[in-house]
Amino acid sequence: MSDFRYPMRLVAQRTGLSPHVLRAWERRYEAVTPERSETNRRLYSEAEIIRLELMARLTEAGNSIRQIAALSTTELETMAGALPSPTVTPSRSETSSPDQALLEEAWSCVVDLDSPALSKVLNRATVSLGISKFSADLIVPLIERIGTAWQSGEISAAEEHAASALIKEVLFTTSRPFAESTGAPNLVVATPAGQLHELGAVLVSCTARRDGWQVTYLGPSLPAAEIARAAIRNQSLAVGLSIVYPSDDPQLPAELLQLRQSLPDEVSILIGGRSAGYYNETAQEIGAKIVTDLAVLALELDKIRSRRSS
Amino acid sequence: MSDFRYPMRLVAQRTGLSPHVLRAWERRYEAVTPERSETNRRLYSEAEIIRLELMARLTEAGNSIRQIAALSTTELETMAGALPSPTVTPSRSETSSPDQALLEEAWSCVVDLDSPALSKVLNRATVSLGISKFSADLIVPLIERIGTAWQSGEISAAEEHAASALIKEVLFTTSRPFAESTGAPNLVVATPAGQLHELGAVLVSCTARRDGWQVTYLGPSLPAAEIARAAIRNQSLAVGLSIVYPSDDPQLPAELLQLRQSLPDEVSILIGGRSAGYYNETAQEIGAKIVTDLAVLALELDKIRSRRSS
DNA sequence: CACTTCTTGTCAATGTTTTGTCTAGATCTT
DNA sequence: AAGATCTAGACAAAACATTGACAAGAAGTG
Repeated sequence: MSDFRYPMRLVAQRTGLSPHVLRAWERRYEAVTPERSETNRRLYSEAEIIRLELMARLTEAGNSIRQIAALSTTELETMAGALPSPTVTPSRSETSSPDQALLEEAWSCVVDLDSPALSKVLNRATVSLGISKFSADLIVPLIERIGTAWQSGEISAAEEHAASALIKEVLFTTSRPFAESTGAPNLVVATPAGQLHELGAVLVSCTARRDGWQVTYLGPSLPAAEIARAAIRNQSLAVGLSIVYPSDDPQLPAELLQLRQSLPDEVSILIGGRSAGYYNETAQEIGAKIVTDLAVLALELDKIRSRRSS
Repeated sequence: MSDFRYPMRLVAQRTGLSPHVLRAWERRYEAVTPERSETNRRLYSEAEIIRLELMARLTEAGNSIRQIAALSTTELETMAGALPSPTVTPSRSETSSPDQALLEEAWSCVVDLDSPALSKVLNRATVSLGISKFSADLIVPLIERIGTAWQSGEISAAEEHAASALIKEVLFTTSRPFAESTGAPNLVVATPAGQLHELGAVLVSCTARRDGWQVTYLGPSLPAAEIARAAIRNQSLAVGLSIVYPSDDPQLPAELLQLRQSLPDEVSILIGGRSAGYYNETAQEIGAKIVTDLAVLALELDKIRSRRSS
């Protein structure tokens, strides 16, 4: 279970509620009670964010916050499930670590090469977890597991290919409704030349889309010059890269440097992926930000956007 | 059953009745008698909302509220049952635009590296053309054009990557609703080792899905042994391959032969793609069917399915 | 037909509660 | 230094409630 805590700004962005409202709900109804940092800043847990998302949706639907705020999260969930579309919530006993169970279930589909079954598991997970938890708590670990299992020979190309293709499809499908934003800032997403694993880049795309970005997705293994060209052509505010494997590519630093040179100074570079840390020096050199987690990515994107729009 | 009580605003929203009317009905006829909060706000139960919804529909249909209000909820239900169910009027669009214009529009987005615009064009096309015309008359020529333009250097990697990724996404998204079929015959789709262009394979997948097949999509460049393993594992009736470029790969015939050998005899092999014809001899040798177009593909798939199910 | 009477949605006036937003000054972050 | 976030208090717009009334149409009556 991720015990990462999130600051105000990110919560406001994810819930669509203004900081003022967040504070008011807390003060007046104790809707949530976030931890505090040593310097008294609010630190929200994942669970609290989910709770706030639910309350935001329910008030949107006409409920009064005053009443809603007293309810437990599970009550909120059943209410929210009943309102928009009669989505039948499968009676599941949670708190036994549902994510872990889902991960195991998905994994067994992967090793069985059973794409249809995997498709069902993932679809079920998107509705039961919500898209952001789905990405962070199921897809990310699943991708990591696939990666290590492939390198160790535990699974081979067919399993890896089939699972990757399906995960890609599901991710794109779930973020598609957000893709139509007009006038949104543009983000170019790609994988540098030599990096063949595109799933990290897909995750970046989907996160950015959900956060209201217009994403130009270029896919895997693209030379720096091409990435830069796409960014300039689209007047992008930022470029997102994913680096997974190999983690010691001698070419990669040169690629990154060239990217920085080919790009206007005001275009930010974000680097994610499991092996991003191995290129830390180069990243610092070119002023790129290394993001370790999807929530941090959302935060950085938000920073970039607000910096430019002001 | 939830015993939560809902505020006025939500009830007005759900029933379509104004707060004024809601109060009037209560005051004059005691149509419902909601609880009150400590501060005298009305709190409606789920049952009362349902009752109000019924009365709203019945008055809409010409009944007088005065009569209606005295009736029990079950009586209201039987009355409402006789009413015509609310049907949505499918406002049909007019004449379809020429495909050629759409193709040109899409193409200009490709060369402009404008993914968001391309996304819009393609989405528009899916609804105006219908999915099958969309695939056959827009996507197929567009893919061909991208292929030739890339080989001739007219566009370069960024354009090709961006367009491919987006087309892939749109195709998968549009065929996703068909993906859930259970008990359907399985088809493994891939591209043989060395074949990096996967769009043809994606088209095959989507066509098959719409035809009611359960597709295991493996993606590009997979060795024959892996493809065969996936087909056996899924008890597939057929394997679909796409061969686009290169058209003179000396390895490919060997790959195809190995695939045939690794596969049970009753599994059919279908080969599509622009360069499929160049490997005609090998195809005949292994009893593979070369499909030249999506309609033929659908036909062959039907043949295979009926042969096996009988 | 003309004339009441009834129905029924809507509104106004007035008071209370709810809720989003803002101000101001201090503290923290970048 | 500029921008975020914090607390605490205040404000104002919306939402809700009650009572009483109006007007247009339906319905009943002589």
